[in-house]
Amino acid sequence: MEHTEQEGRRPANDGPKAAARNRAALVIAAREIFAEHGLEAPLSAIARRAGVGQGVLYRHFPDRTAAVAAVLEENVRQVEQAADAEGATFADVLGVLTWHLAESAAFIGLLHADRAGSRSGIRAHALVLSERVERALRSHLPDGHRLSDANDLVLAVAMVSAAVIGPTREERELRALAAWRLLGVEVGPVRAFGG
Amino acid sequence: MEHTEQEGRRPANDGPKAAARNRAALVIAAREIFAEHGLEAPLSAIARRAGVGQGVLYRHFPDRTAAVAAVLEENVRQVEQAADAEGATFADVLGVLTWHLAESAAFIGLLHADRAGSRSGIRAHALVLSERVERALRSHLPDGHRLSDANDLVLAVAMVSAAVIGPTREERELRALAAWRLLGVEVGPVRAFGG
Amino acid sequence: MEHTEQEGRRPANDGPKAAARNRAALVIAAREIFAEHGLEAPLSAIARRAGVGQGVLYRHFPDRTAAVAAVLEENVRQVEQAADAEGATFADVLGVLTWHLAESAAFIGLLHADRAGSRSGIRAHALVLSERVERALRSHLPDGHRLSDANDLVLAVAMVSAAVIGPTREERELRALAAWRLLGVEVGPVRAFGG
Amino acid sequence: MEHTEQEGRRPANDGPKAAARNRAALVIAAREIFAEHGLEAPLSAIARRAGVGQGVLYRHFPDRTAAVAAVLEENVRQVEQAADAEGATFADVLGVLTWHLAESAAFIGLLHADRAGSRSGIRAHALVLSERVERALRSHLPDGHRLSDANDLVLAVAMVSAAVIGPTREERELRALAAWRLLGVEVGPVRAFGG
DNA sequence: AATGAATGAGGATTCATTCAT
DNA sequence: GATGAATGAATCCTCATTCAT
Repeated sequence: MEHTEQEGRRPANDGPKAAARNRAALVIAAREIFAEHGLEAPLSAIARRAGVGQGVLYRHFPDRTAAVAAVLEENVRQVEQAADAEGATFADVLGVLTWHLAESAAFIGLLHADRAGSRSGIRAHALVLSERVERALRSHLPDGHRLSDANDLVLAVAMVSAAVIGPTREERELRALAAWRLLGVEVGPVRAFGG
Repeated sequence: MEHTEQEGRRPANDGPKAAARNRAALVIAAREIFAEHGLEAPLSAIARRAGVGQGVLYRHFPDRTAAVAAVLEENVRQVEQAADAEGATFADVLGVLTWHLAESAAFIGLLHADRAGSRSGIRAHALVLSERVERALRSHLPDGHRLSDANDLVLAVAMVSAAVIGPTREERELRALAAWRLLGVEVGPVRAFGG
Repeated sequence: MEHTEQEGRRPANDGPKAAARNRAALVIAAREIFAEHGLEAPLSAIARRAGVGQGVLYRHFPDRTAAVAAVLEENVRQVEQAADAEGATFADVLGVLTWHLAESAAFIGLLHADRAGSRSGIRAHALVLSERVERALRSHLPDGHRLSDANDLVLAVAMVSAAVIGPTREERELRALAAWRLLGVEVGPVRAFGG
Repeated sequence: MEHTEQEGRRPANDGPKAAARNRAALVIAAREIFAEHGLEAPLSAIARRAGVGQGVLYRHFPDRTAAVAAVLEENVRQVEQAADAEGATFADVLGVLTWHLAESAAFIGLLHADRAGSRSGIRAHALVLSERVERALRSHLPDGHRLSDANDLVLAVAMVSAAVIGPTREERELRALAAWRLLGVEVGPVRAFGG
């Protein structure tokens, strides 16, 4: 079935040069859309927000899983950067982590998504990422906490993520701190990475 | 003699008395379907599982929100019943709560509901319900508990809910218990109220 | 994702009564569409021609295979009816068969469809059907032919099918007769079933 | 020294001489793709298999019809070459023809092309090609043959093509031979011209 | 009051085709 | 002349919702 010829003018095509730019725009758009509407949001909305055609979305991310994974990967990378930064404190790392958690509440749902085994690719990927987050945090963890084993720390991060809700940034931060305190981790004021 | 069989062929028309039975069947079916496939599961699946036509579903629950709310309401009611039971302890109530967390994706979703727009009806409802859960728990809170503050209690429930992930009910239950332990809480036997 | 409410009026819904009528209309439409545009024609075109919504098409035929199979089944049934009719001759049966072959050239393609194994459900089904055609024909086959074994007859039908092309009914009939003659089968004038 | 390697990384730009090589690679790729996946296969697959960009495909073949026609043309040319070869017999020519039938869905499709609209360009072309095939065969037709009449010969080729089904080339070849035998024709060794 | 078929909008995905580099 | 990314129309398919019976 050939496509019928279209009448409309064809919008600009910036050529292959746009590829990298498009991918970045897609990741940003995906983060926003997923955060705003959940992980089941229409993929077409991502393409639209990124200002690209549907095809580009599929070129870069063959399925929803790939798009989600790309956003997660980017988030984790930023946490790791925060941890690797000169003189980073636990609060610094936590700040970046908290920002991502607060900004992308949808990703919490990620961990509840695949009951039936579908999407388990995401699940597996999430495990790897959560270990990277754990590593980034542990190196800065203050003394006197109870999170002696790796599972506990990962679990704690998941638990804290649930606390990070609220209409304002301040409230979300306060809740994050309260949550850590409940877990026996005392942490100073949270600063956004680079902020 | 009332026939209780629900699996039978076509109930045809059992008269007005069927209405209540249908509603109950729908709530049960909804809980199962939501637990198995998440809150986005097709509504038609609920009607099918309940053994009724689509129309009946719509008669009782005009939209998805109503169905979700009915399941949550039922869950909360059971927590309250556990709290009101003769000689109930904090651990007992927590056990019922934990059972629901582990059993029902809908119940977990309650604590992570969408912010904006569509589901905000659910969100508002969830707040009310979460207060009822908090009240049920608080009435049994032992002294000298780390969760002595009501806010902390709600926070703790939210945090545990985030830990409740995993493909099987058993795994989810184990994680819930581990989460409570991290918070310094020992939970009683985990089971549905009256189960 | 709930659907947004539609403004337009909803066309008539004739209720369940329409089910049988719709199915028949779909089979007829499918035969026509497949004949005109090949087996890869858009399924939506079938629904449109049948005057039903897309959903109805999918209710009756969950995938393309099912729609194709239904048309084939119907075709074969008509051949069998012709064979079972009182006093039917080889030419009678052949007439019906030829009509179907001529009308649905697309079905010839059926036999070449599944190189890669996809659609092999259709292939398997087609084998069963071709045996039924073989049975219907064999019982009326005139003496003196060379098609002694079942494979040969099925093969012969496939071969004759390729001959049944041409702009007019007459030409298609003549070609069918010529094809049979090349295979050593002498057959009298072809009459349409019931014609 | 001409490099024949086609599998190499990126040919970059070998200058104008690449055009002819590309065209040849495209025809070969098209034959394979059409044979493997049918005439509806994505054109991009052809470009990929040929190791060229999509643009090159469009430079040489502005649309699908052109690509199909090129493959057919090449096939027919080989039949003609077989016919023109020194000492060629009817069986030899038929062998080459049969090879093409068994190898290429496109070649078979030639004889069953769509009636209306879209593909009618191909249909017309196919008629011309089928006359060329007929001419190539007729020049070698042995005496006393049942297929002494030219129309019968064309008809026979069409009939055999309909028999050429099956998932593997071997099976298709066997069926082709069986079909010729039913028509009273013994075919020589089946092979590509020069193969 | 219940049933379940029908409707049709919306979201996923694929490819033909163009065009910047 | 070649490359391959981008575009977006068209198709597939899935449900939410209505409504004749």
